[in-house]
Amino acid sequence: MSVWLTPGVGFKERVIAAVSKVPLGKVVSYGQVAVEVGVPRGARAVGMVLKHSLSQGLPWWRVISGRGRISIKGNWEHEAREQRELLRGEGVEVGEDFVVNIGKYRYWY
DNA sequence: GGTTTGACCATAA
DNA sequence: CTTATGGCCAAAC
Repeated sequence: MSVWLTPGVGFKERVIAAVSKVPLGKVVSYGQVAVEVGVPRGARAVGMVLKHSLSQGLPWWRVISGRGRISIKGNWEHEAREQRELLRGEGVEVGEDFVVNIGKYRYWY
């Protein structure tokens, strides 16, 4: 259900709007958000928007990788732990290895 | 305004 | 199962 046309225009806002739609206790993948905003292969760009929009009241922690995993590489190990705790706080089961049963918690637009 | 970067993804080995 | 590689897109430098 996307009215999103005009690729490249307002991409950030479309991403923010899409992520804001994810209900509590549910998760989506970066790729899903990319499709939802009309850029099927822009998963990476989606992640960039989220990082830049941390303090925007956006439920960024409900966005994980397509395989239900929280990427833990480089410097964001701390962020990953925080994300795990936030999800658990919403009732989403997250393993110690940062793996989520995305098939069970995925939100479909 | 060209180059680098990055909360990704699919595929191959 | 894991790691490696290439592609992808928009934002940041």
